[in-house]
Amino acid sequence: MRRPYPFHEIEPRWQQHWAAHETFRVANPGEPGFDASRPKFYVLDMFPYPSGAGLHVGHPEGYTATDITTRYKRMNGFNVLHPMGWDAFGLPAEQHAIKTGEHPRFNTQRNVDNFRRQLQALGFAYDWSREVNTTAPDYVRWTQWIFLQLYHSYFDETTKTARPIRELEERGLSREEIDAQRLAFVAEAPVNWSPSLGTVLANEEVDEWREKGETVERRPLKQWMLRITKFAERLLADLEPLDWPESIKISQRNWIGRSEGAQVRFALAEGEGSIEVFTTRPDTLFGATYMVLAPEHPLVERITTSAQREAVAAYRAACALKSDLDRTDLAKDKTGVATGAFAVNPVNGARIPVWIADYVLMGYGTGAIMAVPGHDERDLAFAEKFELPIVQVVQPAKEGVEWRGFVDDGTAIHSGFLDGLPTPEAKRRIIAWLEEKGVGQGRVTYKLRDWLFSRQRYWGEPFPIVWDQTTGRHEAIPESELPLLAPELDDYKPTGDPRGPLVKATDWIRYSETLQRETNTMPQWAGSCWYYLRYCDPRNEQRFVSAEAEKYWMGGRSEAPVRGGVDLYVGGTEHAVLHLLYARFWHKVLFDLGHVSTAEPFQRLVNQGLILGENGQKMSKSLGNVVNPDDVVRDYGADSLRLFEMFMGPLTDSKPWSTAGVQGVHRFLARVWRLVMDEQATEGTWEISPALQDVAPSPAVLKALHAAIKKVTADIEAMAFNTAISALMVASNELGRAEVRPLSAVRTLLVLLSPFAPHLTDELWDALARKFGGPTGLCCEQPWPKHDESLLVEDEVEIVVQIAGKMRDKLTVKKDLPAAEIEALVLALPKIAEALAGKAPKKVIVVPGRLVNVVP
RNA sequence: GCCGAGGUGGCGAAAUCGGAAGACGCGCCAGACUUAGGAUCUGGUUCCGCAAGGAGUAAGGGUUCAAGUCCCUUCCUCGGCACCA
Repeated sequence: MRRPYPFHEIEPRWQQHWAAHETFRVANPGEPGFDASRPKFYVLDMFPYPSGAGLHVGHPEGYTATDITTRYKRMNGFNVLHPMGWDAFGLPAEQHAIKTGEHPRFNTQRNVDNFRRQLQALGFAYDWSREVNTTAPDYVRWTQWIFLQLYHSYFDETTKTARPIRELEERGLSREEIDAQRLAFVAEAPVNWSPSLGTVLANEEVDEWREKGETVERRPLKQWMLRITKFAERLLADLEPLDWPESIKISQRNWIGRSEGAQVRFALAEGEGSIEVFTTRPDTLFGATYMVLAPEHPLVERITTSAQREAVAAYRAACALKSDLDRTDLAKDKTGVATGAFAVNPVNGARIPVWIADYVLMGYGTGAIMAVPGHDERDLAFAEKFELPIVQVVQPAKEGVEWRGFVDDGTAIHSGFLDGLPTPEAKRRIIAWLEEKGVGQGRVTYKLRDWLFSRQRYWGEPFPIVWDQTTGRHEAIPESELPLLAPELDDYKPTGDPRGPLVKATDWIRYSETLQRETNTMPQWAGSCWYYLRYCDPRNEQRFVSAEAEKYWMGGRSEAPVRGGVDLYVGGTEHAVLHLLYARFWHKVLFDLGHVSTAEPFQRLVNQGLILGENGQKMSKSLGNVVNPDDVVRDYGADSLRLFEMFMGPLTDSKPWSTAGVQGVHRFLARVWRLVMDEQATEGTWEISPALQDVAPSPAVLKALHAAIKKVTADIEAMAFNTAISALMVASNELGRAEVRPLSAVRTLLVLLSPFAPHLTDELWDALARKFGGPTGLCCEQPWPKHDESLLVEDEVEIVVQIAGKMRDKLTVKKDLPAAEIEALVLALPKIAEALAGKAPKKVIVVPGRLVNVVP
């Protein structure tokens, strides 16, 4: 097969060379070869889940962008940490194990090997000696160790930091009091239990199995939770200074969902007790005409009257069967049942009915609301359906606006002492009143919930926890027993026990006479919460990362007002919230406990866009528009794939694949090849072109070259790789036009192209060195060139001449010609004289070096 | 519904500060070389028009000497969230 250039030979050769010479290995402080004089730069990719399907062309997009940045920074004299690894726990491997009976680690290993092969075929400058795998025992060990840090910590409300549990013990708190404060704690929480499958499902699996006809219900189980809610305020505040896309910051803010309002206590009309509600609109308290409890609210049992008992029980049972999705999706139509109980509105003594309805969520606020149907859309819909009273307590500012369902700020009305107050003022007044009367207080609530950290799965990190069968208490196992690995099983099929597949391993569970192991495992998020730290010191057997390595790679740099951490983190928007929030949470705990040196893990975040199929639709097997990188590498080479993915458009945009586009950049690379090489009579035999000579470049070539240096440098800094490539094309076209191609200019072009097309440029660099001698080392190890601004200045500039804003003529003048002289020259032009017809112009705008606009 | 991103040639896209719209690439057209070309090279290519010229950055309006860029209104596409009191 005839190829425009022999990429199929040179690419594997250079990949082997880089691997054999450990070209991209970077030393830690204290290790041989470490150069302390260089600044550090940490470039991180979101590591992949190694699926059986292999790499997708979407993966190399972000990876190529970080690779270019890595290589560019290296050439600029940085110590660059650029690692890769595997987020290898996950459901597909477990499902494979269930089907085949083979331990998931084998399937995982095969997939990892395939992913590594595919990534290495793309020539990425990873330091493979730092590869991590979240399922490896020496990694699991430290994930479990971090869990124990959480388990042995509490949140100190005065310092707002994580502190060791030991402090509580020293203060003499009881075991119960301590357990109630641990950052890792146990609570009853509903899981998606499928009786027909005999297994627990992840939220994202529920729909899929329902469609296949399986049943899924909510069932409360003892679950491990992480107290992320305590960190809500810090997670919110520390987001501010990060160099992240604004859209991601907004997503995180929304997820945390801070809202200010008041907690109000409504006494029950009959009997003892009261109902606490949270509201952001305490100013509408006079308009509360009924109350609603979440169906799961603990008070329901107690307050329901005997007449309503049956209806309430039936409603609660129906709600229990619904998944979260059903409750939100289908519930446009409000449902609910009266409990028969009544409460008293503290502001006006009104006796109002208490209902239960699933539009009130147990997990938010207090799980109970005061309903103000006049000024809340949901309450209004409910009140209309069940014919509950609706009263106005807010007057819209604008005339003629319907007050029913008016939810914006206005003026209080029919609200006693609040009447006439604007909403914000009314809120302040009523909160002061509630506090004074002791029936409520101002309060901040977050949408963020504590992190449900247990999974009833096999292929995840087991909890380093045992349960005392006599006391029912949990205990941490000693750190010396880590890693705690899951036992081998005969088969991985569901057991029908909602505690998960590990219950089958009876020997493993039995820890001692009285102690039994926890059978839950950690979620996939656990490993990805701290992998960026392990990369800093991946083979350390004493610590999860040494203090020195952590401080060096994650520490702040002096030249910028940075907060430290990873300098550049690139990945998809699908991790906008969960991964990035969980990792930030763990990082803060580790920071509080003194294990890491910065409060935030990722200083700068960039999201690459989606690569769509050639038809503009999302790539998917069912649409048959999936592009396999292996095929592209086979047909056009890795350099072409890399270059095309960067040339398609801006990194952060979604853009469609185009085979013709790959051919375009492939042709460009072939032209660069032929700038240097000449094909001989025998097909595929190449020698240095006779047109390439060691001569001084012409001024035109020099200028084109330095323009390219300037543009490519600025564009890589800005991650505008598409326009950087365009500049390289312009420069190479210019060079190709010359009869004689000067060696020095060609070499500079190769250096500029090297981060984008490393195989081609290392090959040509090497060929030139063999023929002409010159600089030693690989092309990718050359210093990055600097442009000479003096070569770019023009002594003459073209000025655009406009009449009334429309381009009419052009004029070439000396660069520094004063505005008055330019104006005189322009007014003397025949076209201008004609347009003015002897009259003086109304206005003349002169923008020196650019244009003159004459307004007649 | 809410939030976010975006709408520029036949296509992917360029366009520091408001100052020549369409760089670069694909595709297409013509030519050269050639036994051949789906290789390579040269030239052309926003639209209408033979031309002079005119129009043109989703649509409409506004600010300005000058608007793809700033402001207002509307429409469309994509992504995320979705009873959070």
